[in-house]
Amino acid sequence: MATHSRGIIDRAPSLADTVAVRLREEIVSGRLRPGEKLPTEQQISETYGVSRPTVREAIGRLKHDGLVITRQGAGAFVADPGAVSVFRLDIADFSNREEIRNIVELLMAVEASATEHAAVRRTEADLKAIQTQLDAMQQAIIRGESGVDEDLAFHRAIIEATSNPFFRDMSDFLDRRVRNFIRTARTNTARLAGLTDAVQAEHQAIFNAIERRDAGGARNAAETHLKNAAQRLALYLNP
Amino acid sequence: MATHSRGIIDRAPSLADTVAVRLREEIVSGRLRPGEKLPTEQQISETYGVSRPTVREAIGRLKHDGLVITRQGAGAFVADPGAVSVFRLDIADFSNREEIRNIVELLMAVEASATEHAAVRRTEADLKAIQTQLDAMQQAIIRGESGVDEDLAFHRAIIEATSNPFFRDMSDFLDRRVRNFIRTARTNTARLAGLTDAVQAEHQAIFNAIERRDAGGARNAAETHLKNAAQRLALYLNP
DNA sequence: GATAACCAAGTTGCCTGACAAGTAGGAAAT
DNA sequence: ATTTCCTACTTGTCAGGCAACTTGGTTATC
Repeated sequence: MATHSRGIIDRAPSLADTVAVRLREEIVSGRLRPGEKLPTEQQISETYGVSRPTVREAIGRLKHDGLVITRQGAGAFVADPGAVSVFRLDIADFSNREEIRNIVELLMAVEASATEHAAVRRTEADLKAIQTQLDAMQQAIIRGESGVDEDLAFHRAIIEATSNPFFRDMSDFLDRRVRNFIRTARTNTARLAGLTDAVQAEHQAIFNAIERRDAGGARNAAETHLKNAAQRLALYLNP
Repeated sequence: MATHSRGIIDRAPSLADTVAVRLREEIVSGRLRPGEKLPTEQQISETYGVSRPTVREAIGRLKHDGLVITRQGAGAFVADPGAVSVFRLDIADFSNREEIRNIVELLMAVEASATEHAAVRRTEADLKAIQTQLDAMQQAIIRGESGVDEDLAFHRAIIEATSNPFFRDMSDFLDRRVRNFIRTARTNTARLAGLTDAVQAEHQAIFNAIERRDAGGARNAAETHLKNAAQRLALYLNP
């Protein structure tokens, strides 16, 4: 977790990045206590041998993440951990098997709960939107396509029905990330053939539970669907 | 969600902040497509009437959030959404009732799943650590204290047993945030008296399920505990 | 004419130096 | 002793400039 990768492409970290990382360490490690004043930009620039604008950029990052607060004329101070209002989910290397497993676990937790809430709170319009995507998926299967996009749209429609923006944004992010990985990881889509019917059956089960406002049923259906999806994902990784 | 607050204290946003927000809007709204090149720093500085360092700071934020990638000599480009590797959870105003409800929902989803996984994966050392915190909580009750810190430590010990850093970091953040809110929201701790025994019974139930490696039982126990906690939280909000 | 080497314009990364705006603590005046 | 004011310090912002790198066209070579 301490590793700070730049995503897919391993670009050389900028000076501001390295300074930001080291300052961040000072804070999370506790060497700089909450409320304590950071060294002045002048001092930091001297200790790290970089210019003040670079230091400003680094501190700007920490400020953006809510770790420090700056007051013009006074200085920069370590924020109270309880008051930090932003959380960063940093998926560094997607090649790491364990990291994928951890992410999928998180995705399952969020998506299963979201489905459960959707079953309770869905409006008629929500239900109709979900059914539309379900039908689109069916059409894609008939056309012999993989239906990855329709699959994603189906889940999005469900998530939308939770009317909880946190669930929406988060599973949006995780979904996109995982599916993007699948798309690039699998070399032949042929392996998917024959599985689509099973996927669709699981989708239907989820839909039915949401339709009859069965919270527990929706959660169970979503969980089995996700568990199966995780197994299918494992297939791509273990040929 | 579009609103971009600076946390608790409403400080005047810096120029870099406002530029960053507007550029972010250009991207998420889709006016700037993935892969597309952003205007040069020079052009941006002219359109917004700010200096180039300020623009650099703004772009640095977007880069930090994984929304754009810059290539020296080439320019700044909108990142592929599927490749964005960082997710920001931005809890703007904690005074908003609906926002709290949404956050608590997310916390419940994560923590219940984490407890379930902990039951399966816990080591003997994990179990011992959890029990230690359970005992500490008991001692706090005997001493007549609220035991908020011990409560937090108990949950942390469980989360630690999941050995999933994403669960750990996330519930760490949410826990701290919610509990911090409780701490500041309640005016009299007396209202808590008499409830601690009930809380401790729920804790015991969670512990027992984890001890016998009962995944479903652990989830159920955690869910009822969280549901009750949410109700107790509602008490603070609706006197 | 096709290919390769090269060059020049453009862009980001980083620096120095400077001034404005705001803060905090002590000095001076009451 | 209290209040006012001032000065040093710190962050916010700007201007200008050079180095490193990319890109596309131009030129030289075969």
